[in-house]
Amino acid sequence: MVMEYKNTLNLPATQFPMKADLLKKEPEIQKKWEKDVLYEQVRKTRTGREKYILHDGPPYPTGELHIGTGLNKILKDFIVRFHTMQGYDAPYVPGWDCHGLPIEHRVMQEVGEERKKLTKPEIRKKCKKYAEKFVKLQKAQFQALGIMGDWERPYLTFDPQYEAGIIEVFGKLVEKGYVYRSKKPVHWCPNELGQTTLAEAELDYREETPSPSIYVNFKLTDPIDNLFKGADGNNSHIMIWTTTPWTLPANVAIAVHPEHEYVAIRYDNPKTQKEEITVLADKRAEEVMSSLGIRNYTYLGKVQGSFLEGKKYRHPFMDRTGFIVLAGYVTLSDGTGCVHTAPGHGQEDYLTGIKYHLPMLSPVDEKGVFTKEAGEFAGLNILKEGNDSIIKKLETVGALLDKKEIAHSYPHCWRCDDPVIFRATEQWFVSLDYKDLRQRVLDEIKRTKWIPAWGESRMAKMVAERPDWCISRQRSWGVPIPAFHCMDCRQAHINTNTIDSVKDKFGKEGADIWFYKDVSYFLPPDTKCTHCGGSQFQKEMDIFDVWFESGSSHHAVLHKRNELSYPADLYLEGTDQHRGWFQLSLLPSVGAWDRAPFKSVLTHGFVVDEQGKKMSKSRGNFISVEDAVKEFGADVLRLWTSSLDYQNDMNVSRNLIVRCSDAYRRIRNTFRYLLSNLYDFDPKVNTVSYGELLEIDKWALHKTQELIKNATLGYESLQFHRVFHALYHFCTVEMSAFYLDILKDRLYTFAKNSKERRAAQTVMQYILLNLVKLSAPVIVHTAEEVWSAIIHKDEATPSVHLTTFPKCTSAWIDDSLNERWEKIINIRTDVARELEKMRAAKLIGNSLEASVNLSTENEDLWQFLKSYEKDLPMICIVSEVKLERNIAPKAVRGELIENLWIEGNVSQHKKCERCWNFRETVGYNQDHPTICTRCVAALQ
RNA sequence: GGGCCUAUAGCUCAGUUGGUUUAGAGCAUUCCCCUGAUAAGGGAAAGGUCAGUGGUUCGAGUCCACUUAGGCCCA
Repeated sequence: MVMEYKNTLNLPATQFPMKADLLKKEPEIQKKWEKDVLYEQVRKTRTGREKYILHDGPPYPTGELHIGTGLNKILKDFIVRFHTMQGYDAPYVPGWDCHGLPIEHRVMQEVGEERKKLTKPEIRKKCKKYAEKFVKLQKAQFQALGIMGDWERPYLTFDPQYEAGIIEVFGKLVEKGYVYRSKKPVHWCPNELGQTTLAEAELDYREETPSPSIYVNFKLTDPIDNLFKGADGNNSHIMIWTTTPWTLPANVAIAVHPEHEYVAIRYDNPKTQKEEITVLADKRAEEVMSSLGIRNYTYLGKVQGSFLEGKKYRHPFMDRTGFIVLAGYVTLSDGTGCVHTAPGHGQEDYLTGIKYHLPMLSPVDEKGVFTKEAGEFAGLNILKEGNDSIIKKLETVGALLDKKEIAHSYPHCWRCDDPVIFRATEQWFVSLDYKDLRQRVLDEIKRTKWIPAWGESRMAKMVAERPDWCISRQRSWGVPIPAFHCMDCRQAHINTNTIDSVKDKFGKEGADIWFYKDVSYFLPPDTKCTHCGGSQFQKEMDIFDVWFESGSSHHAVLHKRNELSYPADLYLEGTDQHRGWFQLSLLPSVGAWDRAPFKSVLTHGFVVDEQGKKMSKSRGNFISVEDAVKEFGADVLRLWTSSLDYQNDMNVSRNLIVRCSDAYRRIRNTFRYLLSNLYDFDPKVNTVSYGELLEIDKWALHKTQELIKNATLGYESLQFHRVFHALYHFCTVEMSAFYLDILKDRLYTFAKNSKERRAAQTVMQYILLNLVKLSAPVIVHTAEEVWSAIIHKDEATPSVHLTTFPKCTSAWIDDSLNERWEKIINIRTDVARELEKMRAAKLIGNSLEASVNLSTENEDLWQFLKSYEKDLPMICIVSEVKLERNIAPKAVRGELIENLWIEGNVSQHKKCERCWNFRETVGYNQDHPTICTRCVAALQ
């Protein structure tokens, strides 16, 4: 008998599985998208619509994808998909930064010892193969994440067309006059096999490398007695300390810290037996004097370093005067606080040199031998006899105070293991101050929208303080700088004609051609040197800084591809790119086209582990995209990504993602429940009009409007965690715990075609359609799976990703209704607390076993309760709610509703076998003695 | 060492221009219920000196300074 009545219920039914099985299902869905050419279909449906361009920053195709890189792509995908569903034409062209040292370096490591014998074209071939391999691998992983974009035609910086684009940007900068050639110190390997510059990554810092350590006095030629009392006469010095005596011939300045304090000291020089005065940092004085073995000395006063600026001194052995400069990098951890400065031999010295317009001397040739410029030391190998000769010379002229040998960390060449040197060589630069470029870039920074806003000041400060951009590199894997050198006078030969001719050849044949063809292939035969009239030329062998390549994407991609446009609406990368891609796209774009390549720039934080520590392979907390997708599935990963406030750093661990899979299940089950109750609902036939809905149904529609509003606002403001919380809260709190729970009785026990049941289904159908669209940009696969499970759709498209976002129906927003229901929910919560007490007392199990009495002295509340008298049992999911004017002695005061008194009782009625409510009417009908009259009616 | 940023319950987030007696949600935890969403669903409870210290103010999670921890970029 019981089973019989159960069969008369309208229980949920669906094929939509509870278990997601994402690992199996996602690839199937992706395959279908690929087969249906979904990306192209989306493009077609958006043809002619307003464009929204998110320009992809290209990752290096090296190794497996870091979860942070995946996260970046997922965030981009949210934005592209949201704008697409808002009706924009939002094409997304992913890219890869295929050239550059990171790749060359890895390839060389793989090759091993053989690398020394490889020619440039051979190296390039291997690099290309490597890059291609990882582009393919990474592409597959991005696609596995469900990123939508033009994966058939991504942009690759080694495509001939792209390479031509780089040359065009360069040509424009040359034409406008920003490009110049000058010397700059670089790490140089003087080994016979090497004789090349080395990048930071190619240096091997060896601890305990022995070096000479010398203290040297430089004789001051400007008086200092106005600063230090008693430091008169012509016997004053300034003392430096260095471990590279060979750089002293290039000394042109001595740097002191502007804020540290400096003292003058009078002492007897133990070497010369003469009384001398010397200047050094106060905090170093005692230690230096004791290490020099000088016990008797007197202080002649103390001044801030800034007062020393400009004081001249005589070089101890070169025919030259230098002067004191200020530099913030001077430290007091060792030395004398006065730093020997040779702009041709050090990075910091170089920057100081630029600041003070110091000459950049580098009297060292490519083999590490002093040149003529070094005077009497010419011909000596700097690291061998060079150092010794200079020390000896210093001793002879009485400038040497002490010499020792120390062991410290010193860079060595990763290939030949020899110590490297710092040596100035000719490089190519983009000037920042020519034609006010720096200021114009700063103006563009101001015009750009930075999210978060502090990005603007960070960027502006970096641009304001940066030196000219050195765009040349002495490497193999990159785009050659299209310049020529006259073999007679060594001058560079470069103009728009030669650049154009090279550009055409690169565009057709790729930049590799530079390494295969003779110079005559690129230059017209009658070309003459503009300096000396010479007609013999050599090709430039330097390549572009890889940042110049990716920084040209605004031209090589945005300008060149029809579906895109310049400037982009948005660039979105990690905060490290303020110095990287953002800045180095901005410079050429403003230089060449007088405006920023982006209208707005959004940055996200970095991925750190559960403890907030940096993620790295060596720490063992590294997570790759591949691992994460294989373990959790893309949609869980995407949902998790959406839940984070990405502007801060993001904590990642397996543990934390696991927690998010619970949220995924919850949302999935909400979909499943909605689907399972709509199996017999045809909107065309069964829809109930708004006016005929129950009030709680109207409440649900009101809440859905709030959801649409909040989710859309979250997407628009790019705060996806707000979208996540809105969706999740809606599914759990509003739907699962309240509306859907209450609806069960109506859905299951009312007659199939009753207005009440159809009303509930009308609302559920509406919620389902809206929920699936609002969540589609995040859980792309699940939304698609749900879409295909929906029997009656409001848009006849095969994919949810071809639909548009829902809009609010303002007629369904009813704030006073919502207010009333907030009160009702509070009443319900107060009642639930009483029911819980009854459960604890073992009086009831199921809440339908209870009958509740409500009473109040408050007239407003009484009227309010009266107006909902009929609905209260349904709302509280109890069998009976009785309103009493008198407060029963055992009634308990409500916690959320003032003046509400609640008394829970065990229902005295019989349980209806069909709807499980305890009703007085059970047994009224003799044909159905075990069910209530409502159920009897439902059976008719 | 310098510039920029972050810091609210175990986790993910709210907290409107400083102002309503006990700082809010959800998840996780613990306990309970249901067995007609069932490897589901419902309820209740517990959980925070808002990183720390000092200051401004009638009043500070909210403003200021410093400290600590961490991140990004430099050096």
